Amino acid sequence: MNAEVIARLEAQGIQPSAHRVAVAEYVLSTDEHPSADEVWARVGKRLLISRATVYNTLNLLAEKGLIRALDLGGGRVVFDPKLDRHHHFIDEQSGTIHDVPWDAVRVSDVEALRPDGYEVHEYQVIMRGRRRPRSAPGAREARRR
Amino acid sequence: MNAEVIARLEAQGIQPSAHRVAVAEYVLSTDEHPSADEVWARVGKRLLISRATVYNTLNLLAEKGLIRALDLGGGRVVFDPKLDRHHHFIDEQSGTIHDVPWDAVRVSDVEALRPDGYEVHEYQVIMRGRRRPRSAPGAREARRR
DNA sequence: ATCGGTGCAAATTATTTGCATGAAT
DNA sequence: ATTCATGCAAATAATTTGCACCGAT
Repeated sequence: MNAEVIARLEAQGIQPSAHRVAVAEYVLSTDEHPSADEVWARVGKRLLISRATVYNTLNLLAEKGLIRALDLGGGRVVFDPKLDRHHHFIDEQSGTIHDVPWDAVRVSDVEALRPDGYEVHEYQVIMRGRRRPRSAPGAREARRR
Repeated sequence: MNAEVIARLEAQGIQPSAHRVAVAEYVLSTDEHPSADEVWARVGKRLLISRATVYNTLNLLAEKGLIRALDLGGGRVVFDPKLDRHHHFIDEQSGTIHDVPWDAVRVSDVEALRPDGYEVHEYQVIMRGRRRPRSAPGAREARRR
């Protein structure tokens, strides 16, 4: 139910209006890494809501630390309710973004490789790839390489 | 000289017009990771050139593999003449992008951490941070580690 | 005459902002 | 009344596209 969502909004001093709750309910529970426009399309099915309100609400949630705004390229910002550190894998064909557990990767001594005079605030591995060509029964495909 | 630049363009079947050579001369030799608009500002100082031509030329160079188009976030695409694999460090205040040598980082078994059914085409570590707060004049600090 | 390259303006897409309305206090 | 949230339209910003022009074959 949205009782918990409302509680989380209020905990950050955000007034839980119907629109905000609708946006938060979706974006706090998805693992689809939706863009603002995708959130609008989704939430707009059940509620009259303008893009501006969606953008404003998402930015507000991100400001308050309830979600993270990610710019992984592709010319759009996506939103992620997972607050713990993790890496990302991007399907180059569909644009789908998958989470990759933080401890699946070991990056050697980040401090040693940063440019001199700088301190690292955050880092992540971004992987791009495609769905592995699966040989479907009967379907024959032109394999590349 | 631009003789070498012209040769490289021709090697890819690109007609070395004055405009294209001007753009290529700059973008092939910089390590500033300029955006299209920055290239336009720079090249436009010596030559009358439209944004469209700059965009078209950069896209052409990227298509032909002479440069790489990077979308590291920040809502703009930047161009990089370094074709070998490397990582990036982004200064969060200035937006400046630094290259980080590929072998400075060791990422453990990328194949093992990719989502199932996918193959990794490329990956890199993206770091964000800021210039290290410089201690007040006179104060010494321990560097290195 | 033809063709590729260019400038310019218009179109697109993602996002932000200004403003007037409207609900809740 | 005052405040805060919202819808809508206009404003930005980055980038692409359509088209007419122009110089070299």
